[in-house]
Amino acid sequence: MNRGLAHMPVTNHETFHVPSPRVDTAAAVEIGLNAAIVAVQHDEPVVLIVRDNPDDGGASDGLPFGPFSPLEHRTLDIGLRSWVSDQTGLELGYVEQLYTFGDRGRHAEANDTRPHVMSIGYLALTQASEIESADEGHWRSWYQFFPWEDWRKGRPEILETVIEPELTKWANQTSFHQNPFRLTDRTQRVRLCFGFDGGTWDEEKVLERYELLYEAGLVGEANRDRPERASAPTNILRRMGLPMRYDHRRILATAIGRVRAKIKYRPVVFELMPPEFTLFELQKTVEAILGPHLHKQNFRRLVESAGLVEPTGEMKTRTGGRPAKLFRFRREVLLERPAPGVRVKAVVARN
Amino acid sequence: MNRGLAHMPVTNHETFHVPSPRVDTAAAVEIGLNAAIVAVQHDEPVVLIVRDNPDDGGASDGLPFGPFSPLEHRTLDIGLRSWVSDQTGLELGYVEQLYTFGDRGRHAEANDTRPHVMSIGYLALTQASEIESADEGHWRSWYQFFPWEDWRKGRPEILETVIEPELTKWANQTSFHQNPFRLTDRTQRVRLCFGFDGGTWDEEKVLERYELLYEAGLVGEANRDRPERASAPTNILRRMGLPMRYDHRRILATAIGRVRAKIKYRPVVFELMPPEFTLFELQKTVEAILGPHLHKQNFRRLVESAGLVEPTGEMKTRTGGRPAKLFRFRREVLLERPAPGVRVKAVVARN
DNA sequence: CAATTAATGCTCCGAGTGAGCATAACCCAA
DNA sequence: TTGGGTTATGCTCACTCGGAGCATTAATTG
Repeated sequence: MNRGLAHMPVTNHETFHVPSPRVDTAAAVEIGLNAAIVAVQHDEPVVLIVRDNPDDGGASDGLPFGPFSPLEHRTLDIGLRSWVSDQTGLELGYVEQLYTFGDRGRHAEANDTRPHVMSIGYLALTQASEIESADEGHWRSWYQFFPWEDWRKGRPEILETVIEPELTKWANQTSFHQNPFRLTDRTQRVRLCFGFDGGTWDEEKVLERYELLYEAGLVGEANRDRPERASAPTNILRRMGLPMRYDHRRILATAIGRVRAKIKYRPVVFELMPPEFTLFELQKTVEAILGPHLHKQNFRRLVESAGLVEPTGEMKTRTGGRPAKLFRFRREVLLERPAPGVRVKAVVARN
Repeated sequence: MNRGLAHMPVTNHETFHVPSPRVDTAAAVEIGLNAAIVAVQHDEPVVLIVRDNPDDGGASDGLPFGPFSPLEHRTLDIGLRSWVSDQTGLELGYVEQLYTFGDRGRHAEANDTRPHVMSIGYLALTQASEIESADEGHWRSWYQFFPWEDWRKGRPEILETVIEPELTKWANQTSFHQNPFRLTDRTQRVRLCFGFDGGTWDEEKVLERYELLYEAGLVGEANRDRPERASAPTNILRRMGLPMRYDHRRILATAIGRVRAKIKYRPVVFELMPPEFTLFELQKTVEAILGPHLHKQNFRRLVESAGLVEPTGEMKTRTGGRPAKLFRFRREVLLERPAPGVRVKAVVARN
């Protein structure tokens, strides 16, 4: 499922070719593959964006996507790599399937002639150095789409100024509660997702937060998809990150959540790093992904004692201070530990 | 994505209905949904099996599966629940998407008239008490399909007697190695998956192990799908668990791995438990899922101090010894902790 | 040369966890 | 009725890991 460097070739994911069951009553649908292609450049997590023909009510940014044709490509993976290479010139390394969304066709009527499309979201990680080779598309910080997820400079103020009041308003629109918490269903969900009043912020719940905001009409896509319902006024929507075409922002949210989770138990950070790096560069990359800032000395101890890296023997001088030892990813760790990763805690950082 | 009791309604996963992009060059395929419906009865993890018309070379066991028709059902989830209810009478609670496999159609030739089928695997958890209501199908221990995964009575002997020698033989069929470990690629993968000679057994790598065995021709399905390649002799295949139709055993492997991982950071065990239970019953259920046996006193301390359960005040007398306090799942934990689960260690248990 | 900025080494402390010991309270069979 | 078997439950102790901070080293810059 991936060819990245940080993952051992545990399996080739060799193709299974088994007899097909008969699925008689299913209507045929088409398969679209969407890729969230992620890199970190200048300590900023970026994602590859395409923005041709803005046919979708204002949102011109989208993830690269392409069709999957089972006749042409044996597996979904291969199909993905193929059109990504064609479209962008990028040869993907690490690739991971995220989720299959089938709810594109809700508005389908009996007389709807458009084919039904099912979208399979993928996550791909690339090194910043390969970034130049992207022919089409350009890179954008993923926090432009999710400003409330950027905790690197402390708690994002948009949470106070916009999200908390708006969601509170939304939650209070319902009054029934049938749960053991004596809170409305909506209030609970808001608290769980955003950790208001005493709850904890779980940086992995990116998708849950986005879907909640969508449901509350606080992101542009909600307005686009359901103009009949009340959405937040435009001046608020404008502050809630850039919208994307189709359901691409949802897929990107899934991708961010997945990377944030995975970085803790698989050495996927190294997919984003050059072959040699200082420990501080590594830390910056982890922070770009996760958000909060980490304790420097403890981070060193963590990655070194976990055996994730080994010194190359070289030094890097232009650090701005004392020269730093260069390190490289230590592949052997995959043979030693069942789940090697940067096991950093979910930092509360409520400043 | 689920309606189970242990998960907070973080989001309704309200339907997104966005405009469909044009996917012109894709061939239409049909969507099949497969469900691994899991319960624990009498301390045994069981999965719902259907076994009508054994049209598939010997393997008569299969997972329940049904088509997805976007015209009928808004989301994949809803479609799944619908036909599961029709087929088996079960109303699913907790449901989770696993993976989408697209490599059904490799043997497709230009003149192949069968439609291409893509299979989306799902995991569902049910309580043992609801088991009677399954009209069709019957329940089978999942370890019948994966005997090497059952570590509850110590290291399964099939690892010594069959798997290790056969995989060693298979690994030695190649000699090239171009990696920093001085081992062949195959040798590394075998060691990583099965933890031979000093490696650790990671109970979550269920899928990786199955796929490796498939590739090595050590499971019946390999023989079925690729009769042209050499597989292990029948007397060995017979000991390697029951084969299943299509790629259902692969989906079940994915499901087992997912439950084993998820149980540690989400309170999904309680989906498998009755409303009230003793701590030992809870422990037995966790062990049924994970394999190795846990330290009883520490397990108590773990679940109690994590706030996962609360005493009901009742006692259960027929325990075989001293009466035990009854507990129930403490839902409030979801509001308190970001990732509540039975955080048991991967026990090495190499006896 | 002094100030600034990083890199790196080391310590201290407290929470969490693995492993046992010990006791309590039921059932059953002799 | 009593003792053995079995399970429940309380508690201790040692050890590890992770969070936080102090101190020192070594480059750059003005």
